[in-house]
Amino acid sequence: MTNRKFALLHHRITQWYAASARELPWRAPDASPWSILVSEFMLQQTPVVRVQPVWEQWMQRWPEAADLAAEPASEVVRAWGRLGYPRRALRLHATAQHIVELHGGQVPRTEKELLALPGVGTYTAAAVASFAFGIPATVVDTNIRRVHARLVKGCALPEPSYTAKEAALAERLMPAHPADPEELHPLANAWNISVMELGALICTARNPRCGDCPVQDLCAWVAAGRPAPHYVPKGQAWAGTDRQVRGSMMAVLRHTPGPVGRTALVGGIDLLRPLSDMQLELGSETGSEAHEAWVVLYALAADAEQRERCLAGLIGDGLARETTAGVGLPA
DNA sequence: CATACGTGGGG
DNA sequence: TCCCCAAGTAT
Repeated sequence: MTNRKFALLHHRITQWYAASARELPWRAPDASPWSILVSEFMLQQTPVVRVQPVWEQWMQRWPEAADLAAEPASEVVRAWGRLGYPRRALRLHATAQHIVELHGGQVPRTEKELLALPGVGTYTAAAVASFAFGIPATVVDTNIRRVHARLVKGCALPEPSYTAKEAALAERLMPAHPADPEELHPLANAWNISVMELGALICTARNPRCGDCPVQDLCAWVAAGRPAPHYVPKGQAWAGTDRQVRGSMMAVLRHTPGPVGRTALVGGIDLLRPLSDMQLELGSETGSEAHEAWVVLYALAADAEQRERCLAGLIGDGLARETTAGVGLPA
């Protein structure tokens, strides 16, 4: 690709963003670096529509890193609710404490410092440097990888795993870097967020809206007749997996004020006992989230060994702890 | 490098 | 209904 074409891509896609981007609270001009970091944690593998309401409540309750750092982990896990991957809540909590202890409560600016935070990987470090501080880091997420694969390579999907070649391409596509990496570079930032948004709204994994794409005429994939993927993405198993069991256990713990009897959690309660008795004992109303959590857990009770393993895993991950009174959320 | 790790809306 | 998969990270 020529420099001229690069410039055209930069212009078209950032212009499209200016006209078509979603208005999201963490994109507001006055959004704090901390609030942006929180949004990035929540958005790791969780869709925007589910993150937004939780983020709103979260930022109202804990506006600064120090506010979250002072909170017990149990409260953080409860507030995380059903965003999924609750270990992220623990990592965000740990990151808040790290920021308070090592950075005086302020989110660090450099990718290196950001990378040292628990739960911050290459994507999040670059995203925060770029979106929160205007530093021209090269941001690469799943949306950006897909746009690059189609626009430049002419493939329906990026490689199954992130390759060095993709990283090199992402670097090459960035608007020219200034000599000083600390120097702000508005076009580089705009490029990062614009390509990401294009992938989220137009160049989607399924049913891409090429008719609305600002660079359809420059797209290698479209030029090639939109060929099918050259591999089949492996699906994510769910029914009967440890993840499902862990998820249902966490749901029970989140909706229980105090510790839960270990025997009940792992499957000691007689499965044949009528559900109504169980409700009485657990004090949960039919239709409540707590009730639903138990019902799901009981539906999975056939394999007590698996549940034992999952509980051990949750404890090992710090998501649960066992006391003499039973199993509960971390202190 | 492949795998484990939650959850629920949309096609 | 069933299956796909979404702003990834850690091991």
